[in-house]
Amino acid sequence: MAAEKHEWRNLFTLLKLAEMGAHRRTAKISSEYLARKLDASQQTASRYLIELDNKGWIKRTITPDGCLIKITEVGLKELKRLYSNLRFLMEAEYPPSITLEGVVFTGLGEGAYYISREPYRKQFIEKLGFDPYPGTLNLKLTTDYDVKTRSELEAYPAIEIEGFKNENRTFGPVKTYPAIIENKVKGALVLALRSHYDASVIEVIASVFLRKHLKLKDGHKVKVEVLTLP
Amino acid sequence: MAAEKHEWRNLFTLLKLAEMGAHRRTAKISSEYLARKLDASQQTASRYLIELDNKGWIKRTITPDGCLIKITEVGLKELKRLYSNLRFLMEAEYPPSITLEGVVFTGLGEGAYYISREPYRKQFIEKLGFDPYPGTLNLKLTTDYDVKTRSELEAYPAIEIEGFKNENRTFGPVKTYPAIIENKVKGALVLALRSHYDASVIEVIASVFLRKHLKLKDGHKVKVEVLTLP
DNA sequence: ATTACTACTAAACGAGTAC
DNA sequence: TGTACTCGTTTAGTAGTAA
Repeated sequence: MAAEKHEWRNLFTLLKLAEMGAHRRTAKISSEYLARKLDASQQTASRYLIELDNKGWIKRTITPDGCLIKITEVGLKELKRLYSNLRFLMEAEYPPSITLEGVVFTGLGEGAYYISREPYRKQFIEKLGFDPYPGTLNLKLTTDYDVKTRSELEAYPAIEIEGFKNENRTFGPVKTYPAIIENKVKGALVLALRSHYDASVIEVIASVFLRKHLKLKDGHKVKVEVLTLP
Repeated sequence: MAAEKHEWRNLFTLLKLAEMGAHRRTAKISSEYLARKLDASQQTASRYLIELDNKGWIKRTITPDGCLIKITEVGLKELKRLYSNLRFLMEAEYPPSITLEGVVFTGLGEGAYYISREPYRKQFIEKLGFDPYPGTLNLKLTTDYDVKTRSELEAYPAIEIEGFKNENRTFGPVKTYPAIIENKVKGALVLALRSHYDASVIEVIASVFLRKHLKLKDGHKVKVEVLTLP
């Protein structure tokens, strides 16, 4: 994420300069004055200004009694990025994603049956954007943290798959969340597909056969990054 | 402004933690994981976490496979402060204040006459909040920068003092801006009180006799921080 | 007044490693 | 796996000062 080391020090300096109006107009700011604002020495402030100038974040004109400083478009963009980052964080109701970790185990094989029911499958394709491999990867959550996280997740807005009934029985509604498995495969977390398992179990689907694709065996730890919806 | 040195490094770390959702919920974040996000070593990330913990910005629970981290109310407040700072900067149309510098000179002494006209005086008290000393401090702007800044200022919203007429003549409207003179005295900048002087001259008023109060003599440099209106 | 160089000091970093 | 200590190395910070 951070393009360069200590970019944030530059960002912070830029923020201070903006507080002096340098994002809107050319402001006369001496390195000594900036130094006081930064709680650093004049020399350090001077170095920072040189750094910012070299990065192209500010435009400097040195005069006998101070620098005329204006934050460039590039610099302003950096500040705006920080701003929208913060705005997103402070105003979003939920974190952008939460991560669950569980251990692979073999279920009763019913996953395939449910996943491949046509009314479900059609909705998976429509609402999740992929045609699910007929089968689920069962993960047993091993820590209190993961179980707690899973239960918090239930309060988050989900992609709702509607239930249906055929001549024989009723299939309940299902809550799904887009997810990334092992930082590699796009798929989805499926909650309450069946009630066989308790709150310490999650089921994951994807367009591929996850066990094979990720070379998973029973007992392997798997990380699932669940994406919450805006 | 900065309460402590390098507080911004802590702030930045806090921001990264928030990006992992730690501002809304307890998140499991290993120092190694944080280190990657910060582009630093695991040891450094660990140190940062200890610092944040000591500051009371986060609550940490160390478990065998990672830290459970939640940003505290105190930490969240810091992030919010940064956020509102930025919001103010990015969304305000004008910088909060701009600084002019000029050299004291003696005018024709008409300032006193204008300032003490009762309809003006009444409005100064009402709109600026002080009873002006009958006289103005004349400042000659010496650099191009200051002249340019002064002219930019004219576009900013001002406190408008209405003109009036008496039996003899007409007194024009006047634009004033609250100002702080030499970082010490609250007063106001007065533009276009008369047309005698060109754009390189400003006039300053205050409730006190500025020349005496600040021990000013002709030729002294004076700094005027002009406060722009929200 | 300024800026910013050089030379030095202080602090932060991270490799190795204990737990 | 984790965290976090020590300690040698690197980097940042500042005093003095020239321009």
